Amino acid sequence: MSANGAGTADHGSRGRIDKRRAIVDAAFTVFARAGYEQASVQDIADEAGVAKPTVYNHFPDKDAVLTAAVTAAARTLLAENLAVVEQLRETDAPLEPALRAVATGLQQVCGSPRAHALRRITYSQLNRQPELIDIVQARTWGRVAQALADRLACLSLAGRLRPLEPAQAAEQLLALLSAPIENRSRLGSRPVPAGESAAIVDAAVDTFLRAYHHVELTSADELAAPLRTTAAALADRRRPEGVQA
Amino acid sequence: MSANGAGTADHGSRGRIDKRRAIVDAAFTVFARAGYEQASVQDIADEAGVAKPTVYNHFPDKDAVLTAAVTAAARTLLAENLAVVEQLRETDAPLEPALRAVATGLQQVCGSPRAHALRRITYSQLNRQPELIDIVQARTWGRVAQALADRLACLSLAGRLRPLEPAQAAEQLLALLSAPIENRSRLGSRPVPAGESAAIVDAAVDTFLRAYHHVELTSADELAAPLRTTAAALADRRRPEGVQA
DNA sequence: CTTATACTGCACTCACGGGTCCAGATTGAT
DNA sequence: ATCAATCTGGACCCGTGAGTGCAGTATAAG
Repeated sequence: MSANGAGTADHGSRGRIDKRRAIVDAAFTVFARAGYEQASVQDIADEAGVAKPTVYNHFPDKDAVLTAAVTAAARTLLAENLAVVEQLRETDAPLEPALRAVATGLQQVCGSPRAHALRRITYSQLNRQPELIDIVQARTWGRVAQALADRLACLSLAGRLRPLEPAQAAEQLLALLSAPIENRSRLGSRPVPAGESAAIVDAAVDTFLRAYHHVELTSADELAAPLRTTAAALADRRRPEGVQA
Repeated sequence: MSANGAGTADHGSRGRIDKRRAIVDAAFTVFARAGYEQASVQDIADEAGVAKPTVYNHFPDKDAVLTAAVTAAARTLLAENLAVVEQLRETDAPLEPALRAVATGLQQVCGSPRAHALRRITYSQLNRQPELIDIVQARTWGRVAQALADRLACLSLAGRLRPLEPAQAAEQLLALLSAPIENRSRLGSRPVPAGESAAIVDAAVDTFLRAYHHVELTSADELAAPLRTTAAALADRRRPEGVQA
């Protein structure tokens, strides 16, 4: 496994590892800049400081280069996002500032050029390489939403958020953060002023807390069922959180 | 204006109008199916039941065909969306059902194959034709958000929603509706079960109303009911299933 | 130092598709 | 019926880029 993200069992061990890494990095840069079809393999080779046949010594074809580049980028993005979400582990901190910090971090990652490029590439390759979607989704939205859902479930159990469906709440918070940014930035083609970004974060956190902040009026027995649901879902997902061997 | 959406002042009046319309429709179909680069002009001509030179008699080049196709699709989508939002004009109807109806309609339009195709094409052409983004944004999100903001502002003034920033609230409602659908459908590459769609709508309306309803909700009943329905609908959500390397 | 493996630069083949030209058939208008 | 504009089918030119082959060179291991 190691760094061989693409389905290139044949070419996985071939060649020098530093060249391979250079090619993958360069490929994402070039694909992000020009799109898959407009980016020629020669462009990628130039960007990587490598000869074209070297590219074909590491990958069977252009598609495999794309898969490797996208997979690597998705992995990086996932790590960044998970690191941000983990900040919610400190359940002692005041809720609203903590949530705001996490929201700011998530929004910075989701609004980063790399994330936008990944989205764009994934969209444009929907028809050509449907498997890319699953790679990206699994490592980006799906996984992040899961991690966030876990944190929210804990906060709910701790009585700091009202009883909720963790996955749904996480999905909504992410939606409130990412969709407005996506549209303000013209799908990632122009930067969003820092002030606007902050306003979106504030609005998202505000709306989220209004909808999910713990309410004292509710009687305990009415909350029992959803609480049990929450607990079950939490227990269900607690295990795969760790890194695989 | 009129039917000449593209910047083809020269070719705008050339040729027979029915052929032109057939070409535009076919172009969107083919572009949606195969993507811009993979779709050949011959494919478009075949789909339209027309000879290739006829295409070039109506449009100067392939780019212009794309622009016309995208513009037409965006216009159609805008009309559908606006019609849905206008349902909120009846300020006498009970708020929550009305909002739910509008949300359902918006989500159907935003989740339609045509809308997904439009998003995909726009994303993939970000670098080649940046002007497409503005065309699509102006006729889709921007305009719909504006119309929705108008309605929400009226509802707020009428005391049926709390005081709010209209544009922001509209943006958030759209986010709650569209982002989850986009992700559940794998960016539009697979249909979303009707039950899930309905659950997303319910959750979005619920969250929106919790955040923006002007005063008293909520007996514990109202809190718990939507939770149970969505929990049932989400019961089959994808399992974590170990992450592959 | 030797050797195997990988990288380089270049030239090459080949398929594909954008865009054009032309001769002949069709069509709408007068 | 006649004419002009348009459509049709097919052939055609040409640029581009994926992928390969080869001869020579750098490089890590023994």
